[in-house]
Amino acid sequence: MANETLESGAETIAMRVVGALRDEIVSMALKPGDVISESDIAARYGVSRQPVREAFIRLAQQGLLLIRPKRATVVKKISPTGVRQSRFIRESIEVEIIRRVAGQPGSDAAQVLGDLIAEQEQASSANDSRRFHALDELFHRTLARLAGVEYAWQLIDDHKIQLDRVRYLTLGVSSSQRAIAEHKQIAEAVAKADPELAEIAMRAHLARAETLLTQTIEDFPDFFE
Amino acid sequence: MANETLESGAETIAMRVVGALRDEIVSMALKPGDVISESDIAARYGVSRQPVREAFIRLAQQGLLLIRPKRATVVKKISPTGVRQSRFIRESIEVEIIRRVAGQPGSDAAQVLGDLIAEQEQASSANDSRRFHALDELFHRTLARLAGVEYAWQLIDDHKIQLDRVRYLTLGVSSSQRAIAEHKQIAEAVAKADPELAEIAMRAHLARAETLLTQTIEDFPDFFE
DNA sequence: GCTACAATTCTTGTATGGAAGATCTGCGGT
DNA sequence: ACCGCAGATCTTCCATACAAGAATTGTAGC
Repeated sequence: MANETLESGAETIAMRVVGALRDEIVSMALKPGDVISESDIAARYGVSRQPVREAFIRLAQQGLLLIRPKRATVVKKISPTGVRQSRFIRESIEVEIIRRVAGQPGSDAAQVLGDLIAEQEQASSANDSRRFHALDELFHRTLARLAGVEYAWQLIDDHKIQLDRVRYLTLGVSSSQRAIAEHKQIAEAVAKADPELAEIAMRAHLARAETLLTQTIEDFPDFFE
Repeated sequence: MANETLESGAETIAMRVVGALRDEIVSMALKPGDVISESDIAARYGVSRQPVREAFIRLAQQGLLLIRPKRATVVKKISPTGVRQSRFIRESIEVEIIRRVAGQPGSDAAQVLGDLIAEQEQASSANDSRRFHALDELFHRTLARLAGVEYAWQLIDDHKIQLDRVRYLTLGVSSSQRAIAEHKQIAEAVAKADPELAEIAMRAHLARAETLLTQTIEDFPDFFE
């Protein structure tokens, strides 16, 4: 969902707890199925129950926690169909984006994308997988910006968090060379102002997430519904 | 965002307040820019501040409220670019959906859609605009179901709430005849198993929201950012 | 050994009091 | 008349106590 719904500036305790818990969940320090309680987390962070409770509400709305009233709160297991449909949503939107970007020739889009890919190659050579992943995300967000729908990327980003949990389970195994090659194909199609080709390249690029998912389900069945 | 994140069954006060406030906001009883406070709402509903506060948090994450820490909470004004990009998102997804549905011939999709359109014609004849709107929504959700991505519709639904506020401002003016005709074109393309034609019909159908938006901005400029 | 049931102990939900900060008000100075 | 500053009065935020439901445990009875 589109958020940062409260004005920036102040830094409340609740917001800190939200960020900390989200990191723990995405990094799998808190595993799917783990039971947590307001008291536990409050004690662990040295704060009162109240801000923790509010953090739970926010994270539950983001699909990371499941609050069972009067019972307990658990780290939500990953829903395979949920991830697949998130991918469907992402593909739908990104295809539309890439067609737009490739359809407006004469822009500096190809140049910008080329620079990003060069940076990714550096990160890949340096084995800096963290930076590589950040650049990968930036590549896609940049496409959204070039298409004039940056807001749409926020949506994708919110839903991508579930896939990020999956990705974290297979860290380092990702073949960055292949991702770079696919990015190059996309950028090339943009340079040629060929929407059809760009669409094909984008679909192929995003299709890899499916194999990642099925593989991970086999390796960590307990983390999935 | 995909929610109902807390198990159904119990009916807490906070949930009741969420529903009541959401209705008030969508029905424009609470107008964009209106300032509300936890105490106000708590007194108005005869409950404590705590559940109201939690309701505020939920509604803020849904983009209906803006919490300004230590200052106030206001009913969020409608963002024209936000609505436009929501429309972009919706169009991207629904185009993909309709192509899928039209691409799998031999199903009973056309039959199901035809029945829905018939019901809409009844509602239109009876001037039951409320039922008509519900059936319109059902038409699109049914398409998502037929494509096997009902979850995706939930996403659209969550974002559609902003457009619903706009729609409420122009209630009754909607030309239902035209909407029915467009639905018929879509259903016909599905019956012919022609994805290209279905896509064109769907895009034309969704494009009408744009004129609705620009018109409403002119009529109620104070409600927009 | 097994079952029924009650008490204990968890959990989240609600109420209320006060703290911290931001805005508004009014008074005094120039 | 205008500006500055201090106090009153809002707001949301946080802490704490208690309430209510659900799960667990232990125990009595068979």
